[in-house]
Amino acid sequence: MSKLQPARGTRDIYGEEARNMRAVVDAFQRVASSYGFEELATPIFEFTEVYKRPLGETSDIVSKEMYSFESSAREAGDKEPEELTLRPEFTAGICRAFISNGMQQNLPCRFMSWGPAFRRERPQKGRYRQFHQINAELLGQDNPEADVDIIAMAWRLLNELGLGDKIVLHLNSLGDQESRAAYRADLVAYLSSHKDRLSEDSLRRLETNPLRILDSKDEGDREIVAGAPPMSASMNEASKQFFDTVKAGLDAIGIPYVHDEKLVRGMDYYCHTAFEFITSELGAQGTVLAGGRYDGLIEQLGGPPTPGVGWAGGIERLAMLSAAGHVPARPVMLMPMGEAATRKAFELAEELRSAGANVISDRSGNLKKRLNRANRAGARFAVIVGDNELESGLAAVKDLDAGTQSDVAFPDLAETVCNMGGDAR
RNA sequence: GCGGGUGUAGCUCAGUAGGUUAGAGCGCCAGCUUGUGGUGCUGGAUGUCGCCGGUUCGAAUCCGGUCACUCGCCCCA
Repeated sequence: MSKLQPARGTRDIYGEEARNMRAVVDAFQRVASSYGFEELATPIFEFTEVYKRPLGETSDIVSKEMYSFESSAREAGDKEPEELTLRPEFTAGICRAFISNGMQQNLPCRFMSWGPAFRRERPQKGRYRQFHQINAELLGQDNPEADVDIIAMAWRLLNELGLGDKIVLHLNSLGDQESRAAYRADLVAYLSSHKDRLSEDSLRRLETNPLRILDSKDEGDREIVAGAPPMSASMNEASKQFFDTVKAGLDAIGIPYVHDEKLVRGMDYYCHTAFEFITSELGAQGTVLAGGRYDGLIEQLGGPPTPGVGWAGGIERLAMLSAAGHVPARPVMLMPMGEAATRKAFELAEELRSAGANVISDRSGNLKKRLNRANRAGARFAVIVGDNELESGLAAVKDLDAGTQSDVAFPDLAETVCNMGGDAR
């Protein structure tokens, strides 16, 4: 085994996995377009501040998972080195782009993005240090109907990927800032009174992210949590109404969900609606797509107060579940024998491609080898052009499935092959 | 970051109580077939047994460390 390995938590993506991931992105672009979303591609790294502020200094992501570095000032010709970070998620960068480009002139904005993100976590199946996400954000809509839209879009995508019966939508409301703060205080008060029985992890979370304790896996924690005040109890009227409207909208479309009072979001900037599409087929990495509302984020980044809802989906996880990749159309293998034929073959190959066929030119080895390679490449036809064919003006077209062979005049080649199913699977 | 499992050929995996040249299937290469493939037959190549160190006359095998993957926790998509 070679000593050359990719860095921990990274890997090379090719073959079936690459096709499956491509299928996820393709479906996403199609579905998101049908909801009026347009592409926004932000840089893969940003000033560290862009992530540090919204995610919160104490969050796990900022405190230990970000790939941050200082640019070399001298080499780049900058006066000062820059503090930069590989994006650990999409939302913050998109909000930054929204502010940078003065997009508040043009609300609402619907953005779709996709690509790699980086977090220095311990790798597991479906959890990598360089992973890939699809991401959708709807900015400038503070109404609950927008939440319904964005969840409906996710639901449509998941169904298009054939995952409708493999995933369950978990839904919750964190309430507005006031409700969320009130609940947090209630919860901390309750949990603090049981401090002696909380797990070590949860004692830490009590300081950093108390809401997280609600979905602790620890048995002892669960017993305590079972007696905790429910989130809905500290919710004000407006927040309740907001959530009711979201649920009514989902009901109207017929999207099934479970109200999961223990569902919270890791990032500080979430409010109101929080949701996760969860599968039981990926072990601890069961969350396949998740998101929620983040009304305070853009303002926090220094932009005009602008509400937002969005979600991110894990491309690897979705690809593992759906395995919907399509294999490309079977190619035509073009086999020129000899120098003169090789020159002629350039022309023929381009004609075939213009007619819509996938063409691979195989110029080396004897015919036997080439036919062998054609089989392995999954080719439907072999087109053999040698001195005999040049002289007669007829190419030898071999149907590799049927084992039959016929002669076709050069000018008719493209049409004939396509009619015979040259691009059929 | 914490705990468990795994690591032998390109792939999937055997490997007897530590003992000579480490195996199988698939795949790969060649020949049977000098311009005709898939099937068949015949032959062939391939590994620093993840890496480093230790014990031993002798280590794929035992011990320690390390790296990677994997399962759970943490975290999250």
